[in-house]
Amino acid sequence: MLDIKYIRENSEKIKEAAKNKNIDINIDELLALDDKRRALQLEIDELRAKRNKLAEAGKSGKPTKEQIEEGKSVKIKVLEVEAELKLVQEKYMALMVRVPTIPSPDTPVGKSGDDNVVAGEWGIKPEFKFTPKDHIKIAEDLGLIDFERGVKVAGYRGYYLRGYGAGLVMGLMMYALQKMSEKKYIPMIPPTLVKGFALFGSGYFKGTEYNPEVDEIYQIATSEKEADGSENKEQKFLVGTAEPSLLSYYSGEILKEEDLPIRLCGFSPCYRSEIGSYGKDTKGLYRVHEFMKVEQVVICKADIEEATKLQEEMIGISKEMHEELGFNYRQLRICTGDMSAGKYKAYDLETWLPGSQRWAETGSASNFLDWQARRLNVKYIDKNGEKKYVYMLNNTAMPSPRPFMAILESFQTESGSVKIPKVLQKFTGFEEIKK
RNA sequence: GGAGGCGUGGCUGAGCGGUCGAAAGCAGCACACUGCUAAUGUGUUGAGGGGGAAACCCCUCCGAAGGUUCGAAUCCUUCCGCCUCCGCCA
Repeated sequence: MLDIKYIRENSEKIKEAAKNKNIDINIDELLALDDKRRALQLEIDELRAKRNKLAEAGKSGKPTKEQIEEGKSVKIKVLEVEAELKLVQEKYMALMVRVPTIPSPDTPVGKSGDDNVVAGEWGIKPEFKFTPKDHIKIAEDLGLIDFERGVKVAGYRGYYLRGYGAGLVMGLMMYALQKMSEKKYIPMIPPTLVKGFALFGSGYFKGTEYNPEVDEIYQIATSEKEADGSENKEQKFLVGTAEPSLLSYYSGEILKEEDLPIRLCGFSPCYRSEIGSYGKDTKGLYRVHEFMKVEQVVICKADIEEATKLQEEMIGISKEMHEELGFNYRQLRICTGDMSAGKYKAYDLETWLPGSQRWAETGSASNFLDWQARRLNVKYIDKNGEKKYVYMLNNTAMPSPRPFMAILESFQTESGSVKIPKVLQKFTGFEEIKK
């Protein structure tokens, strides 16, 4: 969410940003609703002032009959205008939450993921004297994943990791956590079953409320419906990444500038309904409903230069891990059309899967400026005693499935075994996966 | 799961339906004073929004959302959280 004053003053730039981000939003309508909203609010304030004046009459003895009558009529008028404001407010908010952050000047303009710009390729291109197998075949041959029984028990996209497969995934997680600690990111195991505000605040609801048709989030029902059909209990949701839990950690709080930047990382299971991805990547481990991930998050002061540096720091750590794992990977500059509304600047890392013959997204570093902080209400007091919204950034440190796939496909041998990257061996406890 | 209690400003903690944005204490800040690292005195100190060039004015907020009332921190309902006891499980 952006500051309405900022939107008023920069409406043309925001219109352009919305166009470039493929967001269909009528900014003029928003501004008109804003005018309406403020006018109604002013009217209510004046009526309330009148009501308060009348109520004060009661302080010195009983109010007169006339005063009570006038109070009643003011009350009715207030209710009317409040009802009108509520309607305007709802329309206003529905638009407000969709107003995009203006992308950084160096973000490539493009329509879709196809227009992302490759910003470099690194690592070792795997070469084989045999035809490399894809991860599904390797996992099957070595007994690392059981998809059939996964589907039997968990349904579509279900899977079991077994034996070395389980060990390798946990090794990846431990490796990433230790790397994060070394880089001074505080490791956390955050809640994954959270209240709606955490997901709304970090931008995982596309509107003002959860919508199962478009939001890739699982909702958990915590109560039965009441006899009258009402639903009082708070609904909870399963997070798709530790990011919302980590960012919400400080929600509603005012931090001190000297404590910033705050570097956090979280290990968590991740749940994704993959609404809208039907029929996409249906085979294998590429797109699944649940996996594990280590995610990193930075909360810093409202300074674009510093935030940019921190984003580079985070993507740098990811690249370091890709190097250490021996992956052939590349970095993408995400274009406007492939960026969600709140993002200012984003990079992806993609790792080459030689068996599947495709690039797999194995990392994504995003800078949201204060777009999430406004929704989550996280501020700080700067050196002049002024309160400002913090900037928030996040980056994938290590997801479980895709690097796992990359290891199987990149380090397979002719005999059918898989060599474990050196840096992982102390976490897995084994150096090679053999039959 | 059952019974009861509680939720007030940075913290502790009063609060009778109107004199309560809220006593008092602590902490913080400012000034004054004192030769001893602090005491004392006085004043001051919450958040969000709107209007105004400004001085300043107005509105909202006492866990959250509704309701009753001319008027709610105070009464009612629901929810959330914390505490105590019983039960259940480990």
